[in-house]
Amino acid sequence: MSTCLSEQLRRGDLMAVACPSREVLKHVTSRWGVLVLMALEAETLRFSVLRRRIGGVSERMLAQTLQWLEGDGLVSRVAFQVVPPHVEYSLTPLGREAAKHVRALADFIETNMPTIAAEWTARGIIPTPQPERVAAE
Amino acid sequence: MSTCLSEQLRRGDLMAVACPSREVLKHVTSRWGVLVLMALEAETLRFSVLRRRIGGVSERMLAQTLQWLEGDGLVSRVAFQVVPPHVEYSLTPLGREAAKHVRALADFIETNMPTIAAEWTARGIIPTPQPERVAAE
DNA sequence: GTAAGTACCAACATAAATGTAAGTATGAGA
DNA sequence: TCTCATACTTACATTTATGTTGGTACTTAC
Repeated sequence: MSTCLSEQLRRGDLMAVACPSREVLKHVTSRWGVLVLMALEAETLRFSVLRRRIGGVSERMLAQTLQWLEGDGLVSRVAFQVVPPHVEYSLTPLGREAAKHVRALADFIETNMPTIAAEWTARGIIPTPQPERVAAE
Repeated sequence: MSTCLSEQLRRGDLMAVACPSREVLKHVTSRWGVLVLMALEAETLRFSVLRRRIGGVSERMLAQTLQWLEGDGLVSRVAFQVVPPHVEYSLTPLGREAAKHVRALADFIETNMPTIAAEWTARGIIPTPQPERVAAE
């Protein structure tokens, strides 16, 4: 009854408390992780372009998220030694796989948003009461 | 160039800063949301059983997560008026769809965990340095 | 000469998520 | 009688996630 990978050998088990796979899930499903994967699935992008594409990310968080995903081997970073700096981010094969799943989920949500919104109003739930703080320009 | 649903009509756009679909994504991809959906995809479960099945959730968070998902119309709650309390949680058709995508992602992560772990060690990344606080019994 | 763009990092501050402990009502079983 | 189990909730404490600001080094455009 193995619960999780013990020596970098077995597959992860997300239901297990201490399984490192939960760390990966955290990166991938983090607030910006999902959006980064989706954006990079479409095309290779530079840092600042990526930032403009994803509404509301701060530089700090985008950098952080990219580092997580790079560390997990989902994103690859290529820096050109020029001035001003030029860095391109893209998905690794593994990242492309991850992105497929993430996008499927995102598509599902976007598509069914009207249904869910109706559910909310039916239950008297107010969506995002506070206009949600927006990252400064 | 519609960016998001304006009057509960259009599909959501996760790239847009203020789109309510981001709220749904937050619920579904929350730390416990993913695991709840997966657990309920397999079978209808009572609160306490569900809690035992998902390693590390606190009662508070499980209740919270279930309420989010119920509010989004992904989970249905059936309470039997008996003592001690007996409440069954299951997925709605919409929830079952969501769960499929979530499970696909989870499967991907669990399967490729060895690869990712190798990537970590190659980069000198220490997975979950602190043994990660565990919810008390 | 001056402002702007690039891809960040570090220090600091705050908001959000999550955990802990205690409480509720009641019936069953020891 | 006493404890346990159930499905929660509330108040409080803490951790984690995220945002803000300012700086870097250099070049091109104005």
